[in-house]
Amino acid sequence: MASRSGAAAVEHPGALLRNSILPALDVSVSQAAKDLLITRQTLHRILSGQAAITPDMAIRLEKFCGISSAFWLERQQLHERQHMSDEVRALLSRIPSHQLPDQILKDIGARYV
Amino acid sequence: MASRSGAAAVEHPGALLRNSILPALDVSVSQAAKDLLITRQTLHRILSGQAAITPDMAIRLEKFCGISSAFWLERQQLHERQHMSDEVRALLSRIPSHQLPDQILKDIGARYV
DNA sequence: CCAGGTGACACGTCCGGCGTTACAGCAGCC
DNA sequence: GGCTGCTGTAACGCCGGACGTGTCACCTGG
Repeated sequence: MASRSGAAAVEHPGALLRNSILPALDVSVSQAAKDLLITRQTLHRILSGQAAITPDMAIRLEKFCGISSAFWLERQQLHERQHMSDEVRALLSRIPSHQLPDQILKDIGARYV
Repeated sequence: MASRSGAAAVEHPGALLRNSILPALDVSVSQAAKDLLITRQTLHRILSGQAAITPDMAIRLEKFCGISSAFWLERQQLHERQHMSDEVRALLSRIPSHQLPDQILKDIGARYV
């Protein structure tokens, strides 16, 4: 596989919904769509990974099943970063790296890379 | 103010770039735009909060200043969630809450809300 | 047989990020 | 004074992605 380092590949967030959440709640796709106040097709796109978890959807899911919107969005972004396009990867090599003082990193509470 | 609970309001991620990162690196806006391989105007939109930190930009910023893309994206989403539209807020009250078994929550490693 | 849930596709709309171009202000420097 | 570079702001257009609507086919249970 083409993935890197240690982190295992993560399924798209929609798969989590379909395979774990909905069965656990015993809620059908159609019913979940009604609950979320979206169309069945929109939910289907999410479940199949054709559409991303938008901030809007994440908030709805938080209300729907109690899992925080932050979790859904982080999962979504993790997935997106793993599927970074080759074009972006090519760009990266042309972007210079600057060194930030440790004090600044501490101030903003950023993670090191 | 209209914000909720304990978390203090967070400035948009662009402000962090303008006020902390760029000065610390002693890099001008124009130069940073060149480094990031984007136009000065695009960077300006980000700095002024008119445009969001996209996954693409987050990855560039990670290469540029060493702050992880996850940090940038989390900041961005935090900001978006704080500025949730009233329409979405109104929708939430109409979305039913389902209770997820603790075992499922543990399995997926989700945060509780 | 028929109703409901489901997966899939096409079409159109809307919105947001981005590039391009253009203008104005302001510093510094010859 | 004129030139150059950095900056903020605005308007235009392109493009992709999310969403709704409509439609079709499949399957299963009553």
